[in-house]
Amino acid sequence: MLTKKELKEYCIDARENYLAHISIDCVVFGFHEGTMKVLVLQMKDEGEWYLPGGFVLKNEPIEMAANRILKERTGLDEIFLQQFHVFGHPDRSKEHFDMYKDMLPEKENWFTNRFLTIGYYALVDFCDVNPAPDQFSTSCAWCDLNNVPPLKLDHTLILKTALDTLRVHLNYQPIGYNLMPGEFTMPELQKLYETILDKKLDRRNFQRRMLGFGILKRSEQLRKGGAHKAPYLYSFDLENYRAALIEGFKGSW
Amino acid sequence: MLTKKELKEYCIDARENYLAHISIDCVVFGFHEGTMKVLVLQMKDEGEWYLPGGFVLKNEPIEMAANRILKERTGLDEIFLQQFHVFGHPDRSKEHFDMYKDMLPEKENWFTNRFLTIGYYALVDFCDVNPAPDQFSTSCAWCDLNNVPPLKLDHTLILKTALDTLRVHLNYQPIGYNLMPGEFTMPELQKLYETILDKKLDRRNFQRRMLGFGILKRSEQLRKGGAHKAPYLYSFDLENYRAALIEGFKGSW
DNA sequence: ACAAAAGTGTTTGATATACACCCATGT
DNA sequence: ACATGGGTGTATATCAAACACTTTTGT
Repeated sequence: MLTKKELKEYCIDARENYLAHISIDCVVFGFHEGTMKVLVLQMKDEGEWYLPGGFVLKNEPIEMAANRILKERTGLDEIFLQQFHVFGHPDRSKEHFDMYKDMLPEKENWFTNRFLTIGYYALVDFCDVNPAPDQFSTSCAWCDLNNVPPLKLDHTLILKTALDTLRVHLNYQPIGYNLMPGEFTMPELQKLYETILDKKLDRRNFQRRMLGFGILKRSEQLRKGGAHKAPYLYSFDLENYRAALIEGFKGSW
Repeated sequence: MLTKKELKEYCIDARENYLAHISIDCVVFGFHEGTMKVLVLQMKDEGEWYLPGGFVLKNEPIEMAANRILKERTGLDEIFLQQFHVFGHPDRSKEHFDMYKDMLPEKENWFTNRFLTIGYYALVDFCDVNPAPDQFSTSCAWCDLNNVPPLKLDHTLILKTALDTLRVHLNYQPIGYNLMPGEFTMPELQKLYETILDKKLDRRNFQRRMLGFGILKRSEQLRKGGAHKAPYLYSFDLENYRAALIEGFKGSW
């Protein structure tokens, strides 16, 4: 826990450098060994969990702020980020960092301000991430998506909204390039879809549809070493992938 | 144009009551006589056009702020509102109200602040709206969607983004209840879809698909008076409509 | 009677679903 | 040899697109 002196310094610094009343919270999705993971932080002392987040510098574009925040938590540059919602109910900050609530008079205390938070979700390659805690947390770690502890504030809602948005996006955007390693097998990719959607898909139909999108390249190589028949390795065709990101998949009408 | 005194009063009032650095801009869509309309305001003196917008009271939920702002411009309560994006580049406010830029020192001037703006789009029944200007505008009026003048700031981008979002939503949500009068004919509803999508649709396929959604009730009545064969009148089945809003239409996977 | 708008229906192709068969590999 | 996972193929249903015919109404 921060001392009163540290808190005071933080608040002065924050007021000087950050936009008031605005924060950013990120839901970082990773995929590893067949399960979806989310990056969470654990608070000092209290031990409560929360999503990686931060503030926007006074002259910084918000996308850049989200990138900066995530670079600090993951070590990664150029993360795939998608803004998905602003959470702006005044009550949402009520219990925010309440452990620091009484340490400073309200006028000086950055954390008793009201904050609107801009939600971003990020898709990253699990293996590339080096989780690093921030100054309020003891640890930053991956957590199984279907086993997330209760989160501080409205972070549980933010996570749920991010996941819902991701599921919708799945229907008209290619997803996977940012979550999968460079090479992967079709069953591995299917597992990704299955964990995001939380339901089983038909192996053969999945493959036909996926190939139909035209965003995959099949390698000559096979994934050797596993038991059973060796599956083909695929990678994304970046040109078509990017085009599909812009165009979208279907959309009927 | 506001006098220096008026401006000063406005700024003091704003700083006291509104959250700093946050604004709301609304794209209000209406539908009338076969064309889409957007609500725009015209600035005093300069004559430039911009979207209806405003700020968030210090203890007000953002949805409520959007509703309040639109109530002032349209006279309507309970508007269908959809948050769609935050525009947060620092340069976006550069030319904001620059006519007022030099009238007050920067520290006192609310309008030289940087603002992130939360974009909402609204769908309203054209006939219910009573357009009312705000204190910076001489007029508030409907404008043909395919004939919108250049807008101040990034409002042209905001409008375009709203329209793109609406088009996407069309694919997995029912749209129409908020834009159409209580009773309407199938060709009228089709015209709405055609103007939003900016393309012609097949009469017969449109009808089949629309009815397939199960959100329409056909009245016994016909629309009399027009030339040619009298079309049936329809209204939305609110129960199914709301269910479809939550469920969404398809979504494959 | 006829032009124009509206209601209804059919044919066709594409896409999704459900399922069956074969192949490769480690035990 | 066999269980398991993976590659490939086919029949069927469902849905979208294209198109034709009939009905009503005002002139």
